[in-house]
Parts: sequence; C-alpha cells; structure tokens
Amino acid sequence: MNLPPLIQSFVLHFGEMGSHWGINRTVGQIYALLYVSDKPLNADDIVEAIGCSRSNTSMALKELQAWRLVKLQHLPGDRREYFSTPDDVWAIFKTLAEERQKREVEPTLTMLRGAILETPGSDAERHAQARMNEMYQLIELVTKWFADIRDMDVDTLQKLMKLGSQVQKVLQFTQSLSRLTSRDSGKEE
Amino acid sequence: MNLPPLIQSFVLHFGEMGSHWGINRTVGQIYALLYVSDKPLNADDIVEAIGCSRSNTSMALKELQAWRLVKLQHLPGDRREYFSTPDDVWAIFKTLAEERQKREVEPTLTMLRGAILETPGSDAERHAQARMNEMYQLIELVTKWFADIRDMDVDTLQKLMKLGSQVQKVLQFTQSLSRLTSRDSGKEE
DNA sequence: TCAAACTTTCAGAAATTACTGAAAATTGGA
DNA sequence: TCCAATTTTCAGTAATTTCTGAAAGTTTGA
Repeated sequence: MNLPPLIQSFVLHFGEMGSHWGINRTVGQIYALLYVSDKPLNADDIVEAIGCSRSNTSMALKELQAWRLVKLQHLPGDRREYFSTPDDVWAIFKTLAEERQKREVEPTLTMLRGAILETPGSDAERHAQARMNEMYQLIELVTKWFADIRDMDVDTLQKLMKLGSQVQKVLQFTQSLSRLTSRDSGKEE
Repeated sequence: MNLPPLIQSFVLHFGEMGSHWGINRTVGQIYALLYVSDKPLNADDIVEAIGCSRSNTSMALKELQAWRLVKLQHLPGDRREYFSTPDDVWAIFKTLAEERQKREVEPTLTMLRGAILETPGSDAERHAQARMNEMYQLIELVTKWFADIRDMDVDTLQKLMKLGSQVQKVLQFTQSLSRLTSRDSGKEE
C-alpha cells in the first residue's frame, strides 16, 4: 500500500472496522479508498493502492455493487471499468440503511411473523411467543419510523436532526394544541 | 438441541443472524434463548438447551455481559449463576444502540477528527480531507440526534415513532409559526 | 472472425475465528 | 482451613472465511 498518510490511515481504519461491521477487510478498504478519491478508479488502480490481488478486488467490487455503495462508470476512450462512490453522504447513508433493512431486518420479521402465528403447546411456548411479539412490535415500529425518515428530503432531515431533543418539546406543544382545537379527539391508540 | 419447535427456530435464526451482525453463533443463540425464556437459566441449562460446550457458554455469557444484554442473578439456596435478559424491549434496544455507538462509531469519529486536523500535502489529500469532513459532520449529527432520542422516556418515544412522517409536517408547521412570531430570527445555522 | 484488453470464476492455500476438553481458579459453606 | 461445587482460562483443533494465481470468460474494435 502506497498512499498519502492521511488517506492510508482512513483506508486502514475502514479495513479494521469492516470486521465489526459485516464486511471483510478488502471490501472496507476499497470502499474507503473510493470514498475519498477525487476521481473514479479502475480495478488496477485499486490493486496498486491497496496491495491486494486483482481477483480479490473483483470480488470486493462485486459485493460493494450488491450493496449499491459504489457506482460503475466508463471513461471515454477507455475500456476499463471505473468505480466511485456517490457524492452525497446522505444518499450513501440512506442506501446503507435500506440494504441493512432488507438483509438483516426483513428476514427476522418474517421468522417472527411465522412463529407468532403458531399455536403454542405449553406455557413456555406461550411465554416465548409473547416475547417474540414484543420484539416484533418494536422492530416494526422502529422500521416504519426509519423508513419515513429516510424518505424525507435532505433539508428537512437536517433541520430535524439539528433540532435534536427539541423535537420532544415541539411534539408536546403540538399535541396540547391539537387537544385544545380538535373536537373528535378523545383517546387515540 | 432439544427445545420446543417454536423456540428452537427462534434460537437458530438468531444464531444465523449473528454472523450478519458482529456476534458468533453461540452468542446469538444464547441471547435468543434467554430472551424468550420465562425464567432465568444457569450455564448448564444453556448447555443442555443449545448443545454447545460448557466453556463456550462461559465465553458467550461473558461477551453478552460486556454488551450489557444479559443480567446476572442468584437464586436463593443455589450457588450457580442465573442469567436473563431485561424485560423491557425498549431498554434492550437502547442498550444495543449505546454499545454499538461506543464500539463502532466513537473510534471512527476519533480517527476522523485526527485526520481532519492534519495539514494536507497535496490536492488529493485536500480532497480526501474534505470528504472525511463531510462524513464526520454526518455521523456527528446523526449520533447526537440518536442520543437525544435515546434519552426520551418510552411513552414520548413511542408516540414520536407512531407519528412517523407526520413529524415532518409538525416541524414545518412549527417552523412557519416561529418565523411569524419571532423577531430576532433572520438566518439561523 | 480474431486478438487484445479487460473481468470473473474457482480450487486450493493462508489466515482468522470459533469451539472443545482438560486443567486451573474461584467461591461458599462446613 | 479444607472440600466440593461451579466458573474461567487456555492451548490445541475444527470450522469458516478470506485471499490468491491460474484459467476461463467476455467485450470491443479491426
């Protein structure tokens, strides 16, 4: 690996972090490299920069494409494939959240739905089912909320985040407001 | 493994999912088992239920304790250690979020802070640094927001989540309200 | 159609991670 | 204090994952 020190430490860090996340070292390093690169890179550029094998690079790029975290492009007059990451860090964040949702959350929800529909054969199973249901409700709620947030435009999102815990106050305020003004209120939920 | 089918499939699923997450099979299975169990279990109960070795169980429990995802308790007149998960799924969720923050996000923030303070030695480094800064800002923002949300009480949190994208409208409403009423407004940010 | 340029696949090697059993350490009570 | 019950550690082994080089596949343009 022969990179400017600043970039090198970034790339190495992502390599290490990869294992804490669900990706391998090479995938992490390549992503990091593309993220900070000021121009698209081809596979040989990457081999040169990271110091891994050509085939490993190919595999890693395939995985990054499956995650939709890198985009492929062609440069005029060059047959090789060039890779880069999207510019918008928010978009990257959203993509990551969507993919993780699809790969890690959906299968669990499916399993839980199935389990919850079974007829329990004992007290232990009845209790287990109740617990699974709690988990299911929580995941569904958080998931929906996340999806809603994901679909906001960047500006709103950024404002929302900067408000931080203020959100809580705004909500309380709005709720008391609507309680005052609405007629059909009564009990929700 | 000799468990009621409903519980068994839950436990096995968590074992598989573990690898997508950062934990190994045994850790995932033990957590799942404790989560649905209607009473605390000791290490031998777990060995019996899961079918792994005693030592592996000991390791896995240590890891789960490090994540603060299981609690240790003693039963009167029994010297063995019994384990269970917290009852409150929200609390579990918060713990998980806090631990991941500490283990996966903080180190990255530290690295980024360091890199951003360096003096770039080339255009490539200058560009890399700008990208790192974008990433840093994003992570900081999301992190703070999450922390704010984590510290809300369960009821508010649940209401907030159920509102979903309504939040967006509430915010816009509140913002136009404050724009009308406040004097010193001008430009924020 | 062919050849050159480039990419992907895949079997096996290397590295890493998970698991086990035996032994050591700890704990609580007699 | 000592003993028995229980937990932890750890070195070696098993399983899994990652990585490589060689070979096969694909694409483009002459």
